[in-house]
Amino acid sequence: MNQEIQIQDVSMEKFFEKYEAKFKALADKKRLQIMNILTQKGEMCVCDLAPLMEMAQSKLSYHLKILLDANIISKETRGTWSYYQINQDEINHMLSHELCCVFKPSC
Amino acid sequence: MNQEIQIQDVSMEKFFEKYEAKFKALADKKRLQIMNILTQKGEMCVCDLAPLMEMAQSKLSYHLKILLDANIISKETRGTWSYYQINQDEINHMLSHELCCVFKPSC
DNA sequence: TTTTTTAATCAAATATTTTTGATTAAAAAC
DNA sequence: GTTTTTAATCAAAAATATTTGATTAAAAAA
Repeated sequence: MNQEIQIQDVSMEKFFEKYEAKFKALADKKRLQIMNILTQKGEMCVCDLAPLMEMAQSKLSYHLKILLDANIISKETRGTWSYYQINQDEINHMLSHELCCVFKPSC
Repeated sequence: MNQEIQIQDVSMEKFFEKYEAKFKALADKKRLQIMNILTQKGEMCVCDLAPLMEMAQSKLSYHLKILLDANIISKETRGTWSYYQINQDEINHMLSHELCCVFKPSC
C-alpha cells in the first residue's frame, strides 16, 4: 500500500473503476484474438482485420472501440482507412511477463 | 510465440477462452475490492466480509463463486464457516508487477 | 431436541453487453 | 460529378450477467 493511488478509500474506488473497465475490455476471447493479431501483424485496418476475424464490420468496430476506450489499442486514420495497433505500454503495465508471448511482439 | 499453448489455432482458442473467464472475474470493481480486502486481511469468512463490503450474503456468495471458479481465490470450510483467501500464484501469473501493491501482501 | 447461525443455491426480475442490419459521412476511384 | 469503398454509429433484438429475496442444508449453540 505504498502508492499514492491507494492512500484513501476514495482513490481506491477510482482505481478499481479504472481497472474494472480495463479488465472488461480484456474479458472477451474475440478481443483477445484481435489483440494477438495486432501484436503479430503490427498494424491493421478494419477492412483487413474483418475477414481475418471472420467478423462483420460493425461488430468488429464495436469491439475495437472497447479496446480503444480502454487504451489497450490505438488508432491512426489515413484517408478512409483506420489502422489499429496494440498499445504495448498499457499491456506491460497490466499483464504479467508470462503473458508476454501472446501480447508482446518482442517475445 | 514460443510456448506450447500457442502452437496451433485450436490451442490458442482454448487459451483465449481460459483468459476470457479469468479477466471476466477481474472485470468488476466489487470483486477487485474483495480481492484487495482478502490480500490485506489474509483470510476472511463470508459473515465478516459481507458487512465490510456492505453487501447482502447471497450477492457476496455469487461474486465469491465467480472468483473461485476463475481460481483467483480459494476456499476452506471449517464448521459452518467458509474462509476465503487470495490465490497469490494466480495473481502473479496474470498481473504485472505494477499491480502488486493492490493484490500482493508482500508489497 | 430445538433454535440459531452460516453460506450455498434457486428462480424471477433487472441491468448490461453483444449482435445484427441499416444508415451515415468522408475519402477514393472511376 | 457519380459511384464505390471504408468505417463509425444507431436502434432494436438477443444474449449474458447481476441483483434480490426466499429456500435449503449443515453445523453450532442453546
